[in-house]
Amino acid sequence: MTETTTPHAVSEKPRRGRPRGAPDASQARRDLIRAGLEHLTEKGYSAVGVDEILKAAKVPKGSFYHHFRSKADFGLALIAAYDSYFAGLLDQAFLDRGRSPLDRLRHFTEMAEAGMARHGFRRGCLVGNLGQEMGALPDDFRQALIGVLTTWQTRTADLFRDAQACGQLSAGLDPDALAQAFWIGWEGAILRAKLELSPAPLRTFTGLFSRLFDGGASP
Amino acid sequence: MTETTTPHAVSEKPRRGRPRGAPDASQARRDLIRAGLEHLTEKGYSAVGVDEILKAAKVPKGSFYHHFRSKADFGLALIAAYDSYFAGLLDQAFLDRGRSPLDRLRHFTEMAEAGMARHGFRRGCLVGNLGQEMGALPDDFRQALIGVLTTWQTRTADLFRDAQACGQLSAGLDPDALAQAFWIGWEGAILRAKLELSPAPLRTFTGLFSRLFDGGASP
DNA sequence: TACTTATTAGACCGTTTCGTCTAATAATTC
DNA sequence: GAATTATTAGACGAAACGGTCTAATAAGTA
Repeated sequence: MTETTTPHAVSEKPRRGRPRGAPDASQARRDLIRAGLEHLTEKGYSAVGVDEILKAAKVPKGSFYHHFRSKADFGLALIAAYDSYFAGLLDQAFLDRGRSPLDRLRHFTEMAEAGMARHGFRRGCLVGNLGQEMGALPDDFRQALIGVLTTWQTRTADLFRDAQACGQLSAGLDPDALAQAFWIGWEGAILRAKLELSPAPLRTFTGLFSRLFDGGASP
Repeated sequence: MTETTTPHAVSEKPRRGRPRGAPDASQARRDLIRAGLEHLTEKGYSAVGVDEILKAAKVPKGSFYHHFRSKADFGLALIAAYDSYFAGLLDQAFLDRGRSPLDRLRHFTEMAEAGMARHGFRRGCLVGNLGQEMGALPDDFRQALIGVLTTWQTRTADLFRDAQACGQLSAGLDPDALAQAFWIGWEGAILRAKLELSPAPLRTFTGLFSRLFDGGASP
């Protein structure tokens, strides 16, 4: 209580000693996240050990447990990082004013396929991977993963609404249901592409999904 | 070479000592497979230890490594067991002569949903689970998993062909592509149902998938 | 400079991992 | 019964697991 009177406890001003850097300014932390994403998108959470990530990131264990409370905490950080990385991807595709709404979606799937091809179709979607492992994961993961998927779906539903406004998509289809179905199927396609090490499943799915637009029913 | 002249080496007749029982007659082996399926459909391969399965099956370690060469060998046996279990399910739904082809498919998805509901949507599809973990699995798993999926797809494509013969499905749709898309999406739906602990994703997917039939385009 | 805190560094710990090993028991044939 | 092989039983081992610990170093403030 002999402090410099900071009653609201919101921000202690007179800090002493070395100031802590912004979380994302730490090179070690960034290296860990990057290595973590690479490994987890390929092999999942349970199959990847902390030491394996340390070695890949060339960061000692002390740093890891300085920046993250536990492996689980690290996993949640990876989800957050993946989420914001993906937000950029979606921006790039969905905000492209030079394309029609449905063409933007197709552009997204093409970018995603190119991304998978870049790694020989060995890396999948972090969200899909962790979702499948959910039975072995700490409970906080569930809401985190659902939240990310919900974000993606919301943006996609908006895109479908734009398509309807353009007259590009039948007004009889429910944009929200369509968006949910898209992400359900798309995650399935990624899983399958990873299994077969081939882009074929991605194409099969998008090919058939787009028939919903063309032949669209009325009610 | 002083044997009882068995030149073709196909079946050594004069065996001595205790005869080895049929592989599937062993109670221990069956218990291991059952416990293994329960655990792996819920948590995956990497997250489940051999000891955990031994404890659940109440079988000692000696028996495990008598019946299976390794954990990986056990995993392949699980895939085979799951495959034949699933063959029965498909027979039940797809050979039902009291229903129209497309109604048989709907019946299958309903049975599958009921099956998931029975375990609180905590258990998924073994093939989907292992497919996602493929990056961390021995190489033999890949062909085994692809093979199982191919079997399912072939049967489903046949069902779609029946539907076309009945005039229930537009002849403009490719049964093989449709079958592949179905299993891609269905696996995605199971993954999502497991994540959300809810049947909703299964319904969303089947609901939208069946619109391909109704509104179906020509070529 | 002296002090204080952030961050790095990796040795170390207890537990769990998959798999091996020896011994006991069971089910046959001779 | 004797011999032979299948199967059960679980103690044990080496390596990997997530996580803790102490010490060293870096980066600031007073």
